Amino acid sequence: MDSPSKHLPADERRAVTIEAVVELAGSINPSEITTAAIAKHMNVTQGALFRHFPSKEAIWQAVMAWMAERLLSRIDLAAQGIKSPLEAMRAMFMSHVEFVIEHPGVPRMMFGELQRAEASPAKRMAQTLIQRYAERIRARIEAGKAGGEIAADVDTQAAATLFIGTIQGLVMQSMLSGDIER
Amino acid sequence: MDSPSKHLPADERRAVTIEAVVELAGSINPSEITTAAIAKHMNVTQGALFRHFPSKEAIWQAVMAWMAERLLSRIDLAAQGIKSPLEAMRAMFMSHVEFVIEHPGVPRMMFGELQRAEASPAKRMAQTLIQRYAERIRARIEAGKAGGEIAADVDTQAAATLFIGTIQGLVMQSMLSGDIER
DNA sequence: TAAGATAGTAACTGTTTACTATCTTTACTG
DNA sequence: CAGTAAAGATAGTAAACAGTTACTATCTTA
Repeated sequence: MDSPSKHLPADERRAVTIEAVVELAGSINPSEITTAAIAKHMNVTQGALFRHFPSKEAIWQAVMAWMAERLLSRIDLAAQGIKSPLEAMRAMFMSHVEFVIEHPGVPRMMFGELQRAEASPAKRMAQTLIQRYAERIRARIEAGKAGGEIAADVDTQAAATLFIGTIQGLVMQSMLSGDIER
Repeated sequence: MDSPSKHLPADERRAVTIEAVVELAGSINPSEITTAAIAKHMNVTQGALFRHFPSKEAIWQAVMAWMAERLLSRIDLAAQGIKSPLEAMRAMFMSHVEFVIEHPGVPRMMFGELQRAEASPAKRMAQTLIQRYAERIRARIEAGKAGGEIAADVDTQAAATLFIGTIQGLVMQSMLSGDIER
């Protein structure tokens, strides 16, 4: 089934580490994930992690990068080839929801990271992700206005913020119970 | 100006402690607030806190109770005497926003607490607060349907979830920048 | 105004945390 | 197939944490 080998090449070990964190974040508070817990979850001793990452902060940074890359490419793919801006936004919304269902740890990591006071590298990556997301939404809204699908007097910036805010809020709501509501 | 007396009656000291936590939560990640930080912020030694609370968890529980009481009474007051359900909901929304602006630490405590995995008393209080909030919203929506102000085919539960989710999302968004957007 | 009760201090405890130093095992290469 | 470099195990460290303890200062009231 799984490779019986205990020794992994460095890049694979890093990938496994990232996945372990994302998985753990699905069931426990990200700020309570310790390096010991990560190591245990991937059947390795705690000290071994520091062969591949210089610090815990570096692990979190790698996780945020993984999340940003996967989420953005996922919504880009979903919207690809859909002419109607409104339909495209709907597709982006749905693929976002799918992604979150697959990886419940992702929004939890995001929320947790964005709450941090200090401007850590990981937090900056989370903010960048949201900005890039907002850009994509704004572009669709503008396209919708140009094509007459969206009223021209809509404040693009505010509407994009509302779009993202609503997703975040609904995701947060769904995290507090079951999650069939849509 | 302030009382020079260092000795406060127990109930006042508890109140001061709660305020200290809410204030601290406005500028640092709630999960990083230590008992030492709380004590320092209120000019008392760390050990003194445990004269008034049996544990840190008890402090958080008291803070959540304070928040729930203040927020619910605030929105009840705002909606009082407004006949139109839609107008009442708008008033509730605005007073909620006002409350959050006054106490930025409140939503951060809520988000932080709701992310916890364990079913701590404080988390349960946060969930109860949201439930009681949702009840109030649902009642207004039903009233709106009865009065013809809201379409009868609207799913009350889903709409209430959307209302709260949107507020939460927008609050979260505003926490990540300035906050003039409305 | 003295006695008891209440509130606060300072120093300490055991545990947990991220991170490190040293030794051992595995897997690749000439 | 021997030698070696990468990967992991073991066993630490210092700092930070919640909570405790022995003592002291301040209020209250009879």
